[in-house]
Amino acid sequence: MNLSRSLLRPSPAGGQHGLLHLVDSCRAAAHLPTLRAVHARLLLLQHLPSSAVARVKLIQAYAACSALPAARAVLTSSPDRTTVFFNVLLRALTAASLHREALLLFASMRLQGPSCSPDHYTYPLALKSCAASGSLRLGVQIHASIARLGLDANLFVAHSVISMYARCGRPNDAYQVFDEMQHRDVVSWNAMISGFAHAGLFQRAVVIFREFVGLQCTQPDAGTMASVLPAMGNAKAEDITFVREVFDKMRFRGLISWNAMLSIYAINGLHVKAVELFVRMEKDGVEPDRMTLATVLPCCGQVSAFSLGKHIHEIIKRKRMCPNMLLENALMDMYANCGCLKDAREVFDAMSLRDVVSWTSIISAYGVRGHGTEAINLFENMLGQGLEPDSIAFVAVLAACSHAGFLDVGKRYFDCMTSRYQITPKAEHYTCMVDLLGRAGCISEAYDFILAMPIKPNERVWGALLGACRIHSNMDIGLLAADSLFRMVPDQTGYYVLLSNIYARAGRWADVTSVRSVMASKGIKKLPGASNVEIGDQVHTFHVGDRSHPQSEMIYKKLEELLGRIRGMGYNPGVEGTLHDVEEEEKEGHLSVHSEKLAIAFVLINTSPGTPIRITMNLRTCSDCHHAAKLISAITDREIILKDINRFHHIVQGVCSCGDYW
DNA sequence: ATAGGGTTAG
Repeated sequence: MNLSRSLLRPSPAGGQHGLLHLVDSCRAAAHLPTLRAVHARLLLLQHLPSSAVARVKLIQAYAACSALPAARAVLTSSPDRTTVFFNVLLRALTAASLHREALLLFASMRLQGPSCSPDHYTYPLALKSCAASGSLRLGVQIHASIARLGLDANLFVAHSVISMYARCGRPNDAYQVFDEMQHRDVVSWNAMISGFAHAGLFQRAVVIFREFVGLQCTQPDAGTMASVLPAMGNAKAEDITFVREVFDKMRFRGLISWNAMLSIYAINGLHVKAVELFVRMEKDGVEPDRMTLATVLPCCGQVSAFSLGKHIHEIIKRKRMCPNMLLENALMDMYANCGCLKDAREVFDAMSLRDVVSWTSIISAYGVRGHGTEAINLFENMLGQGLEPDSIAFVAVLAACSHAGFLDVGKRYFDCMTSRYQITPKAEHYTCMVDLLGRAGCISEAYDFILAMPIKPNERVWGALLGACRIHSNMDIGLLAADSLFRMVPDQTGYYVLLSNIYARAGRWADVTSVRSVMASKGIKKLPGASNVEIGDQVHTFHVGDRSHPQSEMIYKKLEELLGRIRGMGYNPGVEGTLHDVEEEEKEGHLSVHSEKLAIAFVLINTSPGTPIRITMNLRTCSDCHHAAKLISAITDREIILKDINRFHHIVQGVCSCGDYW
């Protein structure tokens, strides 16, 4: 390394000035061996006793090399140490999140005499450690010292007091400090916004954010955007729009502001907005960093934006950002959700380090396709690596069991989650178990399971039971489930449709009609089924009986041809259909133009032989379309990857990964 | 030679 080479050179680099410069270079490069050599040289040349600056620089450089004991040793061996020495070491400790040690060091300053009294640099650091370790009592004491010394007029100090109170669970005390400030700058407001956000007072954070923007005395900055972000989970549409307006009006829009805005869209499920914003960011020539891409990739997966996802993968390769677990995990998630299990697996296999998130991601990718055995193998493999599965890892493996119908294995995992890993099951785990039991036909057991739950069953838990009742035509328990659901979510279309399907199968047409009229009186409409496919980077959407596409005529002709061919292979439209999503009124005519079928015909026309057909839809696919898709995959020799509302159907040569169990 | 607010997954 050239640092070492310049060390061997005599003067001028060997002189004190050159050596100090070298110390800074070691700090920047975090190169400990060279730093030790320079340190030795400084000692040899007797430069250190005379130069406090040199010793402060050494402390910083050792800290940058993560050699904190060495940094501390320099401080201890300096008889003429001053407050600055402590401040620099405190800074190193807080940066390394060693908050207890930082507070011990802070406490030791009192014993050092007046030259080492804490000052306006010291307090923010000490308070940061209080905030991080939740040391409210010490924080209050420090606040008292600050007030006694009159240091609360210093903005840096005041901001750290605000932050300390907010993060120690005292947002009102934080606000009082903020309120009593004589002068405020943008950081004062940011500290208060972030304070409310971290105390969980999201609405107050947004209100004070709006107040700040309304004052128009100071421009919001990247810190403002980042501060309001944690308050924006589950945000109101108008608040998101407001933040976007602020973002658009910012004079300097740095990377952090872009990332915060992207994140706000992402955490609110506005995946399309996030994707659009990212496209604009690229147009504006703003260079994305790891975080930008790790935020946008899951959005690509959610909306199956495969070409953008691949494009982002190219950016990652070009910028040589991997290996990086954050990005690799996000890439896997994107590929898996875009219907490319193979690419997801390639990313997983190429990783040099994997954490629980990586494993969970790949387990879930196999699980939602019905590849239960591989999902379980991966889960066991993860355990074999000594990784502790967490709550979400169990959701993935339980969901895998439920998609594959592995009743006993699923029960075993559910038991071991609590007994062996002491993880308290959440609603998601119960949903998996109800789904697993119910679809396996154990409807009463599933119902008893719900009744015995220690937490209040949510909508999804009852929804899983209702779905199982539809499959197994259990009207009694189905009604109980529907009753709970209608009280919880009176406006959710899907559950009315499920109930009416149950009645239809039992031939109770009067009840079907009454469910319909309830829906009509409440103004609830059936969500129209839609299928999306991507050709190039263009997304095409199809609805039932859609004739709006320019290629409509060709699509219908193709579909007719396909249906004619598969009819000879046992495809009998409408027979199975009524068993699942389709209502009795939907005759063969309707079924044959379901959006999935139109999408399949469209892709067949527009792509070369062998290209996989990837479809994303907003409902569960019906068994008629499922049957048709399997046969079409066989006669056209195409893979069909159908992503429906809760799983993937990966169809190869007439066989679906779901094993027709869904 | 030193300090404040801030974004990262399944």
